[in-house]
Amino acid sequence: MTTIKELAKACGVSVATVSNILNNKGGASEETKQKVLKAAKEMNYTPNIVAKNLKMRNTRSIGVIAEDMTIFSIPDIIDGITQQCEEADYHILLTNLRLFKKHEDTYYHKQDYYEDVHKEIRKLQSKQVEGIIYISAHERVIKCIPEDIRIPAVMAYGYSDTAKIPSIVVDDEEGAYQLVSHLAAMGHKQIGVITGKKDSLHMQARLEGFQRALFDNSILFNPKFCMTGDWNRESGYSNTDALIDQGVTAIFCMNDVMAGGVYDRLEERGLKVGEDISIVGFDNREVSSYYKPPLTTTTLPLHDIGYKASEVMMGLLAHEELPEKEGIYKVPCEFLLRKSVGEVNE
Amino acid sequence: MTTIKELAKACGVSVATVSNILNNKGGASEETKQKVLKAAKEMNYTPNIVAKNLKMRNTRSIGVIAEDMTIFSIPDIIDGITQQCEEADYHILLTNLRLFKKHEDTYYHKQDYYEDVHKEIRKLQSKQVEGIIYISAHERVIKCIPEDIRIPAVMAYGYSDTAKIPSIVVDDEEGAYQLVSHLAAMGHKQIGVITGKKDSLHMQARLEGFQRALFDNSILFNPKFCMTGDWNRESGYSNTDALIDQGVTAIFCMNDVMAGGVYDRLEERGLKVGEDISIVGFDNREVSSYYKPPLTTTTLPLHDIGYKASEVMMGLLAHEELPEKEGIYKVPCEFLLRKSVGEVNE
DNA sequence: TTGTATGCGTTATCAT
DNA sequence: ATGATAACGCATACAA
Repeated sequence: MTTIKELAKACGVSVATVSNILNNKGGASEETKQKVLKAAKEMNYTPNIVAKNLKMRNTRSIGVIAEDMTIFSIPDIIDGITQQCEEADYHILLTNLRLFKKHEDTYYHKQDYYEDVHKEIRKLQSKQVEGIIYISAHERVIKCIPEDIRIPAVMAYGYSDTAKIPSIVVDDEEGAYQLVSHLAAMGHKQIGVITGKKDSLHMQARLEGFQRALFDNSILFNPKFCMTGDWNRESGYSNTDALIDQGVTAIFCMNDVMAGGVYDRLEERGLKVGEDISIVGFDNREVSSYYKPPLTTTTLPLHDIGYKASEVMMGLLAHEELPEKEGIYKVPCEFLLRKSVGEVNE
Repeated sequence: MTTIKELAKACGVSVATVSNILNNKGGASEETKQKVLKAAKEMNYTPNIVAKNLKMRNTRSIGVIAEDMTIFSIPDIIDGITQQCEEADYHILLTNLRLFKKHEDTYYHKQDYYEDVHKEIRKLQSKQVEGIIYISAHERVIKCIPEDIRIPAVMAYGYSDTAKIPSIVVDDEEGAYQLVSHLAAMGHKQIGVITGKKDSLHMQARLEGFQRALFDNSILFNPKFCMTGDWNRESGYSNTDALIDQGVTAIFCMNDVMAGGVYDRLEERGLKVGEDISIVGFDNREVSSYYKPPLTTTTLPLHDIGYKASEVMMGLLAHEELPEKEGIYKVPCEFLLRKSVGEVNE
């Protein structure tokens, strides 16, 4: 590997001059400038960023800790981060905890892995990253980032539970509000809901949005129309009958997957989605556009969450005053009108 | 940030002694050892890996260049890489080219982006990565890695077209062979196929596997049973009639998505999958298990490709003699028996 | 306009 | 068992 010292010797100038020329500091004569630049090209000089980092005491890199790359929410968030980082000329050091592969579907109730996270954060700090973004696979409160961390940290798709570590989350409440408002606008008054798991923050916020939409449309909230699901297709299927038999004309499924289960049961009962019964989902999973008819749903703004997380990180690095005092940034969903909602027949 | 020098001063010893103790070099007395370790803990000492890297002239890091994080094949491959890297104690510097977002679905026919790739490779080399893994989104020949690169490079899910840069690819031929052999074993002799795009290497290898399975089962290859699709659901749908009307009893769809289109058309024609017509797919996309009946298919070994790519990289870094002289590593698919194939009625 | 010298935090050599 | 010192490649204050 060519170094500036070798370049200097080859050109018969000092390292300082080479360094100045390479960094466009000016002060060098056009003649030596050309000579050095030419030699740099010929000798295929590549700057050693590691040495530069040591000298400059910064790395322009941030550590990204992902709970599990293979969970569908993560890649889009990373994509958003990388886009913003490219714009800001920052690089990413990726840590994939592989939590799902290691602990199955149960890790997020426990805290066994907090110790692992601390270890990874220490490693990243050793590598002199300037900040850390933690990407959760399922939105929830996560306190795996030590409060006394000496560099900025941001929680993407989860709640840090402290304003010192900003949290970037989905605006589930507003997303649900839009979906259910649409049902109301189409004349539905008997609206059932199949929720996600009770302990989920997504579920709680979506339920609040559901209730606010009912209230704003002067529709009574009937607890009997509120079935508890578990996010899986089967729980959509198994909760359909109770709702239909109570006479609902529309069902708000808190995710697209459960909506698939509802479609299945409705088909068995000879009921047509979008005509006899209206359905809306949540998440805009790829499959939902293949449902027959395609499902009206709302996008999870995963990319935007990543982008925002990175933006907030850049603000932290610049010691900017952040706009959200509470440290919670809600990123809006995008409503997707498709074919699964019909006008209600009076 | 605490440094070795500060530790040394606090303990009244030299930096050399501190360094030796911190790295378990031995030679220090138990007394000073304890003193230093205690101080390190108290002062929250974190080693500066950047300085260490500069001194040691290595970084134990590799650069990973992904064509686009949001394409389904990429995250699993990265997952495999991170798993192997964790075992080998290497870290990952991630570069997301975002090719799909930037150029839509056409980039892989052009070479416009080769210049970008070269730039990213230079950046990564500046950061002193010890090797580079390039992850393609669709298997094809890609010559975006300069041949004169000074560090090891590996092509994951694509062909580098040179033995110097090992290529890790899916064993499409064998995967297709197993699928079609299964159809033959169930008594099918009139087997149609809906291919992917003609210029795709996946398509060509799968076709070879298809033909070998026919040959081994003494079934004539009828070119009229070979319909050209384009990987999209619609092309499965639109090619179904021609096949059915010619009397095939089974269809090999070269991906699960097109198989979905075949299901659609079959349902319209009142034909039952797994009874009237047997279908097999390819890729094991998540949706395929929700098809009714669930689709018999084969997994794309994406995770294994990443893992293998990283393993090969470690071999390169250790200057090992690699097993595959041609530099092409074929990773096996895993056959998935579900419900879409029935025995043929004579 | 150019060169000298110093230091970033670490490891390693060679004394003591 | 411990310490003084050089070196890794670079940027920079200051001198020339």
